[in-house]
Order: sequence, then structure tokens, then C-alpha cells
Amino acid sequence: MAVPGGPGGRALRSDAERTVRRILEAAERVLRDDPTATMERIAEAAGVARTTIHRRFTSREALIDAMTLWAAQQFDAAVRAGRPDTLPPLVALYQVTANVLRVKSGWGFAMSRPGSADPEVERIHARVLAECDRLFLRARDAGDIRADVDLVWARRVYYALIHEATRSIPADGDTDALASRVVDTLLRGIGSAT
Amino acid sequence: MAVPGGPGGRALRSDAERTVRRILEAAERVLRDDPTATMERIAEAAGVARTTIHRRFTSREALIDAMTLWAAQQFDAAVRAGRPDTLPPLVALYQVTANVLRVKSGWGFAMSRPGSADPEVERIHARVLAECDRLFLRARDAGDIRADVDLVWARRVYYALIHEATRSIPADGDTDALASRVVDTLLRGIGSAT
DNA sequence: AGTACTAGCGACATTAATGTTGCAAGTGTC
DNA sequence: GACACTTGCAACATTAATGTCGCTAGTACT
Repeated sequence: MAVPGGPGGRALRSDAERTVRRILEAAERVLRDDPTATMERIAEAAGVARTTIHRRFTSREALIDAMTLWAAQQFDAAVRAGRPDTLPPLVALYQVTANVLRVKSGWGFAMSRPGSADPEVERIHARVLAECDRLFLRARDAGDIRADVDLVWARRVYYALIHEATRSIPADGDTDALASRVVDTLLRGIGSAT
Repeated sequence: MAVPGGPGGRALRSDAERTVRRILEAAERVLRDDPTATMERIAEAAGVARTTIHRRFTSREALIDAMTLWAAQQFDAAVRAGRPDTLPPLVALYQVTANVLRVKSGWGFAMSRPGSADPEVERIHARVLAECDRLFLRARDAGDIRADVDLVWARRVYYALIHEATRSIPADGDTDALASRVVDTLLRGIGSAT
């Protein structure tokens, strides 16, 4: 009764890669709403045996590290795709936001882990952070952000808004609408114009 | 060499209560930067033996529940003290924010736990939520919040900003300045005025 | 002084997760 | 059809945290 990916089956390289993917995605889904979830639960969600996970990842930590790295790469790509260094600041801000929301909706757990052991992950996050700061600087120079605003605080608020927005994506899923909501809130707040 | 609270010592009721307090506060401190920290570490941080914690709280879960309840009560008190139903909306918003920041800086872990098992905690959080919504409604009626803003989103942004602001309190500790920064950002955003 | 109460300490039982290994089985490629 | 490859399954060993007990000891209230 074996199915592809079931017991046996010559695991082609592409098959194996697909299994790894399935494990990573299942881990994300499971750990998102219970960070202490067991390997057993992850395996169950991935539709594989627990031992299969251990064959692919030497330890639980290694699994999470792999997720973190993968998510960081996606994150990086999403930001770059928004052309934060070349497009007009506000346009880039919108594009970057929409892209990041898309990625983060699927990899929220892996992206929200502070301080990874893998230096590569650290490097990526630092680079993204720098890109974000440059974008904000350009936005301020263009007069889109008030000159008296602390840019570090601004970035933290931006990250926080994205994080908050991500929590409602499973519901409606319209990342574009969410992106404009985030950008609008970031720039104008919720108060009446002076 | 026994000290008050050391080995032995007739634990007066006030002594026992003080010990419980110490445990709760240590647990908050330890769990804040490692939610999976062991009971051993918590005991160590509290300066008591691990068994002492188990005498006071039947299980790890019970300890966390107690923290959660305590924090929720503090939270509730902080919000009420801001007179969100009677003061002018913007004044109340500032007061509530400052009070909540003060509490949350000390009980960030216990307050950030979603869905407690204790129904009392749920009730308190629901009540605070309702108070917040009423305040925002009053603010909108007073013209302080734009009429086209989704108040549910507004509340989520408010919570997110408070959460973010809390993360820098250990550094400078000036909750009043932080509160005005939060309220300002919430109302005006970071963009240039139209 | 006597008593009541509680904390520390050490030892133990229990449970649960993690990680490892050997074997059978199945599928695609050659 | 033989081979290569990987998975599922079951049965381990290991480790670590949790929770329990009995004992000792010290302090404060009476």
C-alpha cells in the first residue's frame, strides 16, 4: 500500500529534498502555536516517522537551525525584491512590506527567533536591518519621515507592526491590503491630522 | 548561620508570603529571557531550594498560573488607575500607557501569555480589553482618532507598541518618556504631516 | 522552655523527550 | 530482475526535568 514517500520507495534525491521540505514546513506550522512541541508531533504533522527526522537532522536544535536559516534566506530575498535601495522610498516601503508579510505569514516562528547560533543567520538579519535603516534614511531625506523621529525607534515600530499584522494573515490572507494598512499606520498613525 | 528565610526559622505567615513573592519575581526574571528555564534555575534565582517551590506550587504549571494571575491583577489595576472612562480620552490614554508600561516592564513574561487556563485571568483580560475599546471609542467620538480607522486594528497596534516599548525599559527606565513616545507614534505615526 | 511552623537538603520515583540502531519493505533506475 | 536508496517500525539507551518524602534545624510566638 506504499505511496510515494510512504514506507520504502527509492528515495530519489528530489524525493529526499521534498521530504526535508515537508519536515521544515510541518515544523513551522506546529512550533508556531506551541514552541515546546515534541518531535513526535512534528513528525506526525509532516506525515513521516520521527526517526526520519532524526536521520535528516542530527538534533532538534539542528532542525530549528535549518528552519531559521531557510526563513532568513526567504526574508532576505523578500526584502531585496522590494528594491529598497533604488525605488522611491515610499514605493519601496510598500513593496518590501508586502513581500515580507507574505514570507512571514508562512515562517513566523522561524523568523521570530532572536539570536541564532548560526552566524550566517546573524549576518543575514544584520544585513536586512541595515537595508531597512538605509531605506528609512532615504525616506527621511525625501521628507517622507519627520526629521525629529528617532530612526531606531521607527524601525522597531515598523518591525512590530509587521509582526502584529502577520498574526491575522491566516484569516483573510490579503497581504497587499495588509501592507497598505501597515504602511499607512506607520506613517500617519491613527489620530486626526493636525 | 541561618538567616530570616534561611534554613529553618519559623516561617510566619508574612515570611511565607514574602517567600512566595520572591519566587514569583524570580520566575518572572528567569522565564523572561528563557521561557523553557528549569525549576532549578528559578529556585536558584529566588535564593530558595527547588523543593520549596514545589511545596508552594503543586506544579510548574501552577507556578506559572499564579504569576499570570498576579500579573493580570496588576495590569487591571494599572489600567483602572488611568481612569480610562472618565478622564478626557487623550489624557487617559497617556496615563493608562504610562501605568501599563510600568507594570509590564516588571511582568512582561507573565502578561504576554495568551490563553491562560485560569478563567479568572481570561475575565480580567477581557475586561481590560473592553475598557481599552471604550476608551478608543470615546477618543474617536471626541475627534482624536480618525473616523475611518478600524478600532480593532487600532487596539492591536496600541498593544503592539506597548509591547515593543517594554523591551527597552531595562535600559533607560523612563516610562513617562516612553509613554509619550508610544502615544505620539500611535496617533501621528512617523510620517510627515499631510 | 516548649511548640508550631517552615526552609534546606538529599534521596528517590516517575515521566517524557531525545537520539540510536537494525531490519523489513518498497519503488524507481539501470 | 538486480541494485541503490530511503522510509517506516520497533526496540532500545540516555538524559533531564518533575514531583515526592523524610529528616534536620532554626526561629518566633506563647
